[in-house]
Amino acid sequence: MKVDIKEVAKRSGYSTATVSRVYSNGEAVKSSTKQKILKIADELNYIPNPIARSLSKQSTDTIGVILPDLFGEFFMDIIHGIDEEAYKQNRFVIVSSSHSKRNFLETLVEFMGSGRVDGVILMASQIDEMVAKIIKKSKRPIVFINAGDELKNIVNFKINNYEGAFGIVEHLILEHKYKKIGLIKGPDDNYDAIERTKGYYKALTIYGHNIIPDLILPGNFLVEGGYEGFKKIFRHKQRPDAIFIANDMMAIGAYQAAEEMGVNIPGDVAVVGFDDIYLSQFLIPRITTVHVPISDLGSRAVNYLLKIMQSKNNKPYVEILPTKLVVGESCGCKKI
Amino acid sequence: MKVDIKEVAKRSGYSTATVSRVYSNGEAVKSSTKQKILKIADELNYIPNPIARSLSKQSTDTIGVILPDLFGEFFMDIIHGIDEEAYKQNRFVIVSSSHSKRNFLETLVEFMGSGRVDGVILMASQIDEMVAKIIKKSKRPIVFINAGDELKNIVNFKINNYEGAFGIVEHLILEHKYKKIGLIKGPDDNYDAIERTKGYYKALTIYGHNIIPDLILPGNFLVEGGYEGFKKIFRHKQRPDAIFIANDMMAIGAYQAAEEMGVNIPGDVAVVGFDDIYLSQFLIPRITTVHVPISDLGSRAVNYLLKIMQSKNNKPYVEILPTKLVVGESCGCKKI
DNA sequence: AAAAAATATGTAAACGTTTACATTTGAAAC
DNA sequence: GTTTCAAATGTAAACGTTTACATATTTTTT
Repeated sequence: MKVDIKEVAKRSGYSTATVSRVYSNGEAVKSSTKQKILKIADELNYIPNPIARSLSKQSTDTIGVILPDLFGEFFMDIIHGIDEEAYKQNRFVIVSSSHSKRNFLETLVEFMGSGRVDGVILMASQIDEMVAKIIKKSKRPIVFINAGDELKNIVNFKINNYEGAFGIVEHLILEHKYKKIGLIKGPDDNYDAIERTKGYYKALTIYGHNIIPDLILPGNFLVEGGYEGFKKIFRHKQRPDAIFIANDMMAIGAYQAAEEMGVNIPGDVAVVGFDDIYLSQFLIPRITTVHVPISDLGSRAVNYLLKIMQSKNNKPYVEILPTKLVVGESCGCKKI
Repeated sequence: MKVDIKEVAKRSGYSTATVSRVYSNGEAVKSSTKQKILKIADELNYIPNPIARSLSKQSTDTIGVILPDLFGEFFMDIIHGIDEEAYKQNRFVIVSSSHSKRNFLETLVEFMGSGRVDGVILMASQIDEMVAKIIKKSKRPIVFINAGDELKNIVNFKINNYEGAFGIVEHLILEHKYKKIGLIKGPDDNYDAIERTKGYYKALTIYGHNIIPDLILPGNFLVEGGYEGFKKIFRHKQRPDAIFIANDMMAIGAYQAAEEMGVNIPGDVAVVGFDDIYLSQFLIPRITTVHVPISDLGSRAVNYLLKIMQSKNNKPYVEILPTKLVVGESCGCKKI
């Protein structure tokens, strides 16, 4: 049997308005009537219809999340952080991965333009004018995660890749006095990767090291990339003392290559990574890497998004979360 | 400026009904009018409001997913599979983790009873009468993932833990002739764990091996659990030839313990795991384990859920997805 | 060319809430 | 016992669609 607010109103002898008020807290309704209505509602198994409510209030209690992919540890952590905060603030979360560029834009339009969600959290690899246009058109707030500098005047939460990379390379230089420090880069079109490369350059430069182009190899953030990169860098006449590998996945590949080649880490060469992924703690020797607060990124983004929605503030805002050096033994430090 | 269907209707000179028909495919509308309306709509930047549509059609294009947690590879894979299939079928996905028992029930009620979603996919550790009651009350379809046998007459997609465990232990017995095969179990209240233990017993029994209680240790599916379990099993006078560790996470712990103790795998003892998690491929020696099609579990559940929704069929149905033995070197097999 | 059938469009009532505004009720003040 | 004010409740118009049913238009059949 269908039971709606009218039914509850009729049976309880009150109007729909009063019943409605019972369910929207803070409204003036005598406590005795509230009890009566709640009792009837309970008997009838009445649950307010959120869709109708959304239509009337012009707001769903839902935020939309668009991620480039739903695969791997990184995105799991993001979602985890988002879910955690959304739950605390009583919001539902619709997640969607990009699947394809076309779908990505469609989803963005749907989320931004249609009222299915109250706000959007967006993480995307390619943010172009198309995206800019969609955002401009919409009045719904949007918070970016890890967006680059293509778009100005946005709200963006990101990781301090630059400082993180600088710091870990600095560690190699200051603590260990390595002279020839190689780099296995991430993809050239990846914002994180670019920033990490910049940090590497900066550290070398600031401490007066030469940049040796032969020791800088392309990579792809995948295990194989690290594997190939490590092999290649070792075939070169100028052997590096240390290698900064732009993420831990590639570092895993490098470990495999080292094992195969009989190269000892850190005896023959020091290796450091980036990301501090879950797997990292199981590498032997424990890899020295940079911890990035990914889950935080998600929860803070949600938190800020909800803040925007309340205050109707739409000022640009960028928050750059700090990273943290995690010292293992792969850099040459001793276990304590 | 607010632009709704009425605005488009007015400007185009047609009625709202015709405009609506343009957007609900399959309806009879002359192609010339369709063009005209679409043109106006485009100029006005009109996007049909999905909330209003949902209210009218009494169906959102959304499915709800409730998971016990949003952490770790397992759930990532599930979500991945769900998202993939939902995308193919043009559905949105609301995800929610349980957070707490109380919230779990609230979410379930909200999803099942209120019309926020059209159907639910539920994975939960504790499925009790409370859950049964909620489900009974609702007319919305629900598909379980990995539910135990507590509830009868449900739609349930699960992994064949029993066969998987049986198969891998059988491998140890038939291929390697191990006699004393130990077990590090999962949590006692975990359905998967229980099934895996059963498979282990079955294999030993069927091939006439004694069950040696001292070689059966409790575990918790966590790295430390495997670490502790391995150390303990080795302190015992009866050393096992081989150990079946109920999941790969614990196997990682066991590898660590072995390393510390100077125990060689598989030279001193063979080790096999379960799950074939992403990390597993990086263990040296490659671990022999059981692959479980987790992502499939998600996509099939969604697929079936949508099928139910169309056909209004609500027959109980259980699908048990097969696992697959992944042979590495940790069991004593040679690399090929 | 009229009748019949098929196609295209319009009218208006749902869908289930919220909420501005109006009204009633009850208590406090005089 | 009025008057005044606050608190509680009611009325009815949104919110933006879809769709059964009715009507108008076009095509096919005769």
